[in-house]
Amino acid sequence: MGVHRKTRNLELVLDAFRDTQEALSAHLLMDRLPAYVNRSTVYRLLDRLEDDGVLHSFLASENIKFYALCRGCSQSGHVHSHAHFQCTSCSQVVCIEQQVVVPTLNQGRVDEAQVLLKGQCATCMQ
Amino acid sequence: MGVHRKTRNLELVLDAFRDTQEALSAHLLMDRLPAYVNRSTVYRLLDRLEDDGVLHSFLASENIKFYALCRGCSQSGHVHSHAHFQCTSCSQVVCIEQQVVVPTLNQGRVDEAQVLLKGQCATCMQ
DNA sequence: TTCATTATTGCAACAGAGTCGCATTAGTTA
DNA sequence: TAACTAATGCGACTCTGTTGCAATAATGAA
Repeated sequence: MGVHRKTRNLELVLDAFRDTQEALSAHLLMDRLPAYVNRSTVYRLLDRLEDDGVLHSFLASENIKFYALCRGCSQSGHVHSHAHFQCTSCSQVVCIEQQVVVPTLNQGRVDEAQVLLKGQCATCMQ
Repeated sequence: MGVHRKTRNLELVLDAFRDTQEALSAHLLMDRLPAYVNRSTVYRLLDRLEDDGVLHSFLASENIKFYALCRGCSQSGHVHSHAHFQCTSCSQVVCIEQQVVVPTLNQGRVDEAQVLLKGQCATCMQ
């Protein structure tokens, strides 16, 4: 997983992801980190953790990039065709374990499918 | 479709979409419009045309919002669970007519599925 | 433990997408 | 033709994310 010094910021970021089932944007993540953690550092850590296969990313509403821990992905064979669900009421984003059937095309080659389901989560439906 | 005065800018935007099979971002659209069309105006027209059900939008790579003409959508019953394909080489985005099977969840309600397929288009594969 | 190496960080400035308030312009209807 | 007001242009702004550079600190070797 590349060169990684065990820094306090790295631990804080990893802990934040381990502490939740949610996917987090850089902004949401920073809300959960101490204020002294620099914005650039957060973005750099997210980038690096994604490169290293620790996190995966995807786009949700409002053009915001979300990150979540990779669970059940090896570094060589990522399984990222799983869907993500975003609640249109509370904006919370979660990973859906269920795999998505990637459509094939007549032309071209499909390498990856990003599926974002939008609707209302159980909590907001009450 | 709301109040729409038939302005030159509106016609230019609609023509740009009619002239292509591609989906266009605001930026790509502006490249195809005369330079005198204001950036704010483009964004406002895209918003309005989406509200009116003339265009639909979705997110592609790099957090960029793309727009395409709605084909076969009524204003009341949009069918926007179709997929979009983006070529990772040339970045071109096209709509895939084929419908996507929207997964159901154990909890919550799914209203919409945004599916972005990424890979290489036929042209770039050669 | 100390030192040298260099990955990591903080800062500040920047870039790009998109929004907004407001005064001006120009379709539309009477 | 005139009045109404939607649409526009402008500029300033917000927000997400990036980058260059100097300072800091984790790590491995001595």
